[in-house]
Amino acid sequence: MRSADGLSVRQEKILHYIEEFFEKHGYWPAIRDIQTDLKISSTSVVAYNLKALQDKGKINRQGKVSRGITLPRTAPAALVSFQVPLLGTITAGQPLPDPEQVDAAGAEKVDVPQDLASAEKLKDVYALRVRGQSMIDALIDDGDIVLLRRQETANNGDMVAAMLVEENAVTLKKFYHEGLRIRLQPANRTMEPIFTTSDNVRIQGRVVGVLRSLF
Amino acid sequence: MRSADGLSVRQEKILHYIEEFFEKHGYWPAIRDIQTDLKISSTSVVAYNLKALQDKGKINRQGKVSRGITLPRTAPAALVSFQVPLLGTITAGQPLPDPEQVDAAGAEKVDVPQDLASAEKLKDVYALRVRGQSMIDALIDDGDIVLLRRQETANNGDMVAAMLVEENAVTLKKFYHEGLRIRLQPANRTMEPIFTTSDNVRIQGRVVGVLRSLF
DNA sequence: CACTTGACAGCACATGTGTTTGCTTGCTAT
DNA sequence: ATAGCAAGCAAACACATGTGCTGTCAAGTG
Repeated sequence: MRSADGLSVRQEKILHYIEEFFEKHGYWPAIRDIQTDLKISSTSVVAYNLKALQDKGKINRQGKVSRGITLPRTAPAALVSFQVPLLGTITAGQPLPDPEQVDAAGAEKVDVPQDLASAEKLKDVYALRVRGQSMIDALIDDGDIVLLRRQETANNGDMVAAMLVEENAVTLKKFYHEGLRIRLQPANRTMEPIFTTSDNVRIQGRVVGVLRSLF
Repeated sequence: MRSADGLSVRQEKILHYIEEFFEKHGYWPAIRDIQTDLKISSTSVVAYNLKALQDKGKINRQGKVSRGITLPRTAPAALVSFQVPLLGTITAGQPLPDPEQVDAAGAEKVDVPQDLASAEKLKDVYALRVRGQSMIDALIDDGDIVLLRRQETANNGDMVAAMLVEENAVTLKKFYHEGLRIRLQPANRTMEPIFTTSDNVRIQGRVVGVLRSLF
């Protein structure tokens, strides 16, 4: 009996075992680990099936190296999830907390999926919890967590956290520099943009991601 | 010379080397790898310093096991990000792909932050990429990734992926059972709910999270 | 000065571990 | 039948790799 991707039952078991072994121990299994735990009679059978798995691209192997079996998708990129500091809350009526001021070491942390950002890009990234529905026109709801990258300038089209000096309010909008004025465009296209002058806008960061948990 | 956390220069180098080695190869270095690349004269020196690192809690070791050095934070720890299968795309006009049908092993995976879900809850969770802006009234934009938990019933107030049989369309709405009829309420309160009968609605899953990357 | 201690060197040894070689077994096509 | 082949088995082999001595050397200590 074979599964959809052409693996024998035994190969599926081995593949699953390798995965589980690494989860549990933090390092890869030796051929004899597989043999013993899967009650396979001989190491050569394991070797035989490992070769098959390798040919099918399910695993990577480092010849001659002990415990050199690795799984493609977990291999080079460490499985560790990234964390960024959760520095506080963002509300329409208040300026953002200054990232510099907050004791980053003591701050709460938020996991960030790798898909959302590479480690390199995570420098200077911090998170804020959204309070209230003032950002609803940016498709951001009460309780969402926004990921911001600290920067004071922005390119056209960037979604930014912008402080309107006169109004003393923070808002999340798409940023467009149009000659002398600045257009702040809601992400929701059915809503109207804000026009203002550039000295009335202070960019506090660029929005790089949004996380929403509905549990 | 010692650094702040009481490590000798050589120990720092070794620690850094272990980390780098794993990043690069996907498995842990052997003592002789460390010895050779760091140009240390003897394996015993490496062993000596590894023991020191272990005493200081900087590394974990599995005695007698080849390449059994692990770093605490990558090892068995729960910092590992969870992954759920990304089964396809959700569009207003089409029914969802059947989670059962899709070969889960071959599917693309998406990292899910721990904050969004515990491992226990991740059973039967899958992800879909949103195409188009038909879900905009649920505060979900084109390109977002929604996390769904497979289930066919829902409680009042749950955000669900509901299929409207007659219209042959899928939509993300809040679910309310009101006597004989069902109310599907957009998350955005400025928008109008849909009323329909219960036999016109087939729940395909509950929305448990949303990820949006603006990179 | 004798003595201790941390750090390093060199080397031998035991065993952990991947590989190879022959030898069955069961199945399929000729 | 018979050949061919995937899959499994057992044992032996050979190198990879962690460990355990035995020393050396410099810095401290009384």
